[in-house]
Amino acid sequence: MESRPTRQRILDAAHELMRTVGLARATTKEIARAAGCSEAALYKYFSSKEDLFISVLKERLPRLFPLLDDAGDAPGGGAGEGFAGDREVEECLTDIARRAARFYEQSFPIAASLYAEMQLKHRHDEALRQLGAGPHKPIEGLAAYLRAEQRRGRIDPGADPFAAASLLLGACSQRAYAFDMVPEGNPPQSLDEFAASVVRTLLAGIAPTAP
Amino acid sequence: MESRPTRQRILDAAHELMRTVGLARATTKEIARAAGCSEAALYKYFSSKEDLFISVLKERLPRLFPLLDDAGDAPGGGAGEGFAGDREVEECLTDIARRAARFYEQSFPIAASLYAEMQLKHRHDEALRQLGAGPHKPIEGLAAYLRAEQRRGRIDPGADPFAAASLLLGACSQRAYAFDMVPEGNPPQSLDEFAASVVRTLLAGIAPTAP
DNA sequence: TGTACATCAGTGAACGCGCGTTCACTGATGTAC
DNA sequence: TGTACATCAGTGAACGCGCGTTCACTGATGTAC
Repeated sequence: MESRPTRQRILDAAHELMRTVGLARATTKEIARAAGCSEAALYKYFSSKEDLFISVLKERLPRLFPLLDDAGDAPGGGAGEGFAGDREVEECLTDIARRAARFYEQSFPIAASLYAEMQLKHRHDEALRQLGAGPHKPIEGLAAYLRAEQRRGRIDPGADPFAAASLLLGACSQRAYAFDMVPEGNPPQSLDEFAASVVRTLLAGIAPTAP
Repeated sequence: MESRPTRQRILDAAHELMRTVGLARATTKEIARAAGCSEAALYKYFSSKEDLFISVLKERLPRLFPLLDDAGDAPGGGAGEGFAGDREVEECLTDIARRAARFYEQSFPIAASLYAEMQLKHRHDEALRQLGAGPHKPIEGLAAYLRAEQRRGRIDPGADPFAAASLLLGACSQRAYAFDMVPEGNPPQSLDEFAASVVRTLLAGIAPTAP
């Protein structure tokens, strides 16, 4: 019945426990029990509990940055080439906002819990740095996309792409934690409504139109 | 030389250790050492380690919501009365952004680490709920302020105040963690530059002005 | 003023529990001849 | 086909360490008479 390889079951179990009870209470005993194996088996696949956690972060947490590539940012240096240029900017940004919100929803609780183990966080930060990844990358990637759209005349030439990217992705990440303590723990809007409204607001601005 | 009351020194020490080594590694032994007292003394002032942590959260973490009151939102029901109406909206929002960014800088690392101890987080969430506080409150408070400005004609009547508040405070909170893994761990802009640029961008929008 | 007692902040040393980790082992599967 | 051996995934039971917590205690300060 349990046909999934043991290593995968261990990673799944650890991931699940990190989300539900938290990093600090995810013990080797509980992980082994949830994975349906002995504690000793953990050490056949991972050199230590810290190594197991690092592997969960590497192999189970989603990446956001490549998703932005799909949406318009060219990989490797010259940003702005080869994107799906026929789509409206608003549509494209809404898509990015939806994906970003989903990404933060999934990764935020576990990424946040690293603040409880700064040593582990630093090890993870180092790993991300060597991958060229990190929480600032999506902001920079989105800013690059916006600059490309500026060149095409579809974004105001006077706009600040970095500030705009900070606003949009900031809103998406904050959504992941700002509403999980209200009863039922859900945001007041659906993800689609949220994405559409923040993008519309970012595009139009909120200053009065005619003075 | 150490004239501060023991209880305060314990809270300071716990707070400091939670920030530097993380919640999970802030042991009673280390806290006592940093506070300059015995471990047993901790239990004269706090019934358990968890009680100590809850007290740090209650008595050492800053609150953001009241700061928004200063900036224009009226306390107690009818939002929008009695604010410093002579200040420009942009100036006012920039002030809010600065304060919010500072607030998240200080509180984010510790608040985030609660995700590693979900039991502790739930206890803290419950306490916040009874205080009428919580991470969604600043968003709602800022939205109320923006609605008040809409009534005064200083914000576009078609704007979505909740979306705008999500964008601005989202950007401020994301700044607190998105840049702490780059070498030196500092954001690319000063806090003042950051606040000014996001507010300017939010007010003006990024869509092209003349088609 | 001296004496006997009460109060109180804080301590040193120990306790037991739960944790991550290791060790010698087992039983199933594959392979050589 | 049978036999002897190698490999390999996984285990049960134990280990020692560090943790949060408690206990009987101390020494200083205050108070009654």
